[in-house]
Amino acid sequence: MAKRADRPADPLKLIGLLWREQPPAPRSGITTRQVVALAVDLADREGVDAVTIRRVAEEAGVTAMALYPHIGGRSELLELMFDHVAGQTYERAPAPVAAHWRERLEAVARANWAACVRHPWITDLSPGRPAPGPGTSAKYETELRALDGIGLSEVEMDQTLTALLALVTGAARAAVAAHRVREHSRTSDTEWWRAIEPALAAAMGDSDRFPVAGRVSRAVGESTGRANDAEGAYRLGLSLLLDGLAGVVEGRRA
Amino acid sequence: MAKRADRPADPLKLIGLLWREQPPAPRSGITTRQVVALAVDLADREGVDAVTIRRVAEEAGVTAMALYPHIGGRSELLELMFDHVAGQTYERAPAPVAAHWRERLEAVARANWAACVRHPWITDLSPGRPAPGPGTSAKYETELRALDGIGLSEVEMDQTLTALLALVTGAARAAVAAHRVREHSRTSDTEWWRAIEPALAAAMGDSDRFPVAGRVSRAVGESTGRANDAEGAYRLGLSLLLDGLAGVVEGRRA
DNA sequence: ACCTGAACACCGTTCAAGT
DNA sequence: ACCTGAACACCGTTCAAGT
Repeated sequence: MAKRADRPADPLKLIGLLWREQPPAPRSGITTRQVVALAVDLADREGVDAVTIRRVAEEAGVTAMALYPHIGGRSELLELMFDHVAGQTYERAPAPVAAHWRERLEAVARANWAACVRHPWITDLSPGRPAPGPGTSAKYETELRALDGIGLSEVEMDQTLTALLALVTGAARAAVAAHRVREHSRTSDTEWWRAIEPALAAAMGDSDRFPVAGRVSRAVGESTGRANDAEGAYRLGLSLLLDGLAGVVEGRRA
Repeated sequence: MAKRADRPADPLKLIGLLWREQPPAPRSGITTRQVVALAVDLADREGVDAVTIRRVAEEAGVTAMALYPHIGGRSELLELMFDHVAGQTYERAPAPVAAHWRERLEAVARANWAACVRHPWITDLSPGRPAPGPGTSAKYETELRALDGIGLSEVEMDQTLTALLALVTGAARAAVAAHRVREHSRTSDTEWWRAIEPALAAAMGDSDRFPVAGRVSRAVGESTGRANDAEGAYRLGLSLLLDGLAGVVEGRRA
C-alpha cells in the first residue's frame, strides 16, 4: 500500500516522460533516468512509502519542486519506476528461450518471482493498464515470445500470460507481506503464533468452530514452520497451471 | 494503493478489536462494528484513499480523536475492514457445497471474484499474514472444506487454495485497475489507445521493435475491444488450474 | 472512562519570484 | 528555461485538558 493514488497518472504526460531520449539538460544536472534510479533504490531499501517527492529530492540534492519538470508528479514517478524495473526483469535472468514451451514459461515465472523478491514494493503497486513504456513493452514482447508458436490463439496467449503473472504476483505478494511482518516483529511465524495464541483462544472461546482450518494450520506449521507457505503455493500452482496448459496444447496437436 | 502503511497493525491490539463481543458502551453511541461498516461503505464509494481517520470520524459524527479507542489506528482499521468483508464473502454467494470438488472450487473462485467487484479496494490491500479475525477465519474454513476429502494432504490443500486465490485476486486486481482508468478517462480502451497512439508511435519511432506484442495487442483489441481481458484471463487460468488439479487427483485415485 | 482542541511533524502540489 | 521559498490544504497521531 502506497500513498496517494488519488490522482492517476496523466497518460500523455507519462508517455512523453517514458520515451524521451534527450533529457532537457537542466542546470542541476539531474535527469529523469537518474531520479527514477534513485527512487527505485530508495524503494528497495525503505519501501514505497519512503518514496516521497521531498525525500527523493533530498537524495538528488535539489529542492522538491525542482523534480516536477523531470518526473511529472508522484503518480507518474511510480509508473516510471515500475517501467524501469520491468525493463530489468530479463537482464539478470536468462531470457526464456528454451526449446520446450514449458521450460520457457517456467523461466518467465522465475524471472517475475525474482523481480518481486528484489523489488518487493512492486507488489504494492496496482498494475492497471500497464504503463506503455519501453521496459514494460520489452518485457511483454519477451514473455509473449515464450508463448508463441505452441498452438494458442493471440487472445489465448495474452490471457494465459495474464493468468500466469497473476498467479506469480499474487503469491509473491503474500510472500512479501508475510516476510515483512516476520521482519518487523523479529520473530518466526511459530513464535508469533505462540505469542498470539492465548489472546486468540480467549477471544474465540476455545470452541472448535474451525475444525478443518485448525487441522490444516497445524499441519502447515509443523511441516514448514510457517503460517502460510506462499512459495510452495506458487510452485504447486504454476505446476498445475502448466499441466492444464499441456492438456490443451496436446489435445490440439492430436 | 492506499495511504500510510508505514506502521503495520499491532497484532495484539488488533485481536482484541477483532474478537471483542461487548463494545465499551461509549458516550457517543458509536461502536467498533458501526465505524467499520461506515468505513467499508466509504471505501466502496470513494476508494481506500478516502478512508482517512478524519473523514470516517465526520461520517460517524464524532471528532477524529474519538475514533482511536474504537479502531486502534488507521492500520488496524484497514484490517478490521478486511476481516469484515471476508466474513461476508459467502453470505450472498451460495456456500461451495456441490457434490463435485470442481464445482465447489469454481464457487470459491466466483465468490472471491464477486467480492473484488463489490469492494474493489480490497485488491489494494496487501493480504500479508491474514488478519486472524472471525470473518477471515470463517472464510478460510469454508474454503478449505471445499478442498477437503479429495485426496490432497493438508499442506497441499493450503497451497492449492493460496494459488487459486492468488490467481483470482491477481486477475481481479488487473480488472479493477483497468476499470478505474476507463472510468476516470470516460473512454473505452480502444478510444484511449487511439488518443495515445500518435504520441506513442512518435516516441517509439515507428520501428517494429515489438512484433509479437503488436500482433497480440491488435488481436485482443479486435476481439474484446479492450487492451487487456483480465476476466478472460481469470476464466482461462482457473480452468487450466483445475484441469491440472484433476490430473493430480485422478492420478492418485488410480 | 470517554471525548475534545490544539498542536506536531509530516504530505503533494501551486505559484509568484528569482536567475 | 529552470530552480527556489513560501504557502495551501491536507494527513495520522499525541497529549493535556475538560466532563
